[in-house]
Amino acid sequence: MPELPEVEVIVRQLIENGHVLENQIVKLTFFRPQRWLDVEMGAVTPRLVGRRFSSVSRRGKYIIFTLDDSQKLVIHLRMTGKLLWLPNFEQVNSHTREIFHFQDGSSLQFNDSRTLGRLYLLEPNQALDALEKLGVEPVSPDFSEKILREQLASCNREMKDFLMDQKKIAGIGNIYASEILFRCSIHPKQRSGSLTGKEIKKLTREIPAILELAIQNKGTTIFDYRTAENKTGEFQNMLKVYGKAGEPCPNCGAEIQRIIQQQRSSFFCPACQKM
DNA sequence: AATCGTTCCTGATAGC
DNA sequence: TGCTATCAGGAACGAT
Repeated sequence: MPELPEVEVIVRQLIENGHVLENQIVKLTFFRPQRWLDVEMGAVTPRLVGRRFSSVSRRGKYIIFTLDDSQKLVIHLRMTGKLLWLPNFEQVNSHTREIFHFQDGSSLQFNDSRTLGRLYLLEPNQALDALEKLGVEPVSPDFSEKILREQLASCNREMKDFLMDQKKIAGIGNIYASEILFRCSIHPKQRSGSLTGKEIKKLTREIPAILELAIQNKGTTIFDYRTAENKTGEFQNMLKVYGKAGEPCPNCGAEIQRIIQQQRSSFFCPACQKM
């Protein structure tokens, strides 16, 4: 499931590969667009064919392409979405949802087995509400102990729920929420308003540190995630608690527990992460 | 206003 | 073998 690090790796690869930006889009092919396309399909081709992507960036888990006429193409990969660059036009598999054919014969393919991912096409001055409401970027100079303390105090939610709220901090999902809390020795049910100053300091340090480390390791592949080069990440080999219920804690040897919070799995060490 | 529960969606897997 | 049930979770949405 692509979270901030996975989306960041994809965006960096799209920038670096030299084929996606400033390459003219000559054709689009759609598959089951009614499931995942947020705009009327008939409107997309006339607006995109002949255009070029001028830039691509990330905000939270959203991928944002700016076109040479200032339209924006926004993609959210949700659970199983992939964005793959190929040196040819060949459809990757039956889960390909859209192929952007470039003038040089290469293509960008939006692929998503479960069709939960979404694609938006915005007019030059059109805003996407969910994007506007995103909280602070955790891997940026905007992130600080002060802003984290303010966000924590703005509600009194369970910490796992707090970290997953995109309106508080953008980009953290189920995997990194568990990993962050483990490395900060905070129980996932600890209330956000009850953290000590020391715990807030630790979170301020660890949130960007873990996300950066995951970026350096090309993200976490459990099942579906692939980079833009269609390769797996490596950070799954460095996970301490996610998906490890019943295994010994790497710090103390106690058995890692799995609990359900907000209908999602949380993993933690009951000995290291006390309330 | 903030929070909570439900829904979408399909491949993998378990159980009979 | 083939069938059904369950699970995975990000975000939108309706309800509280």
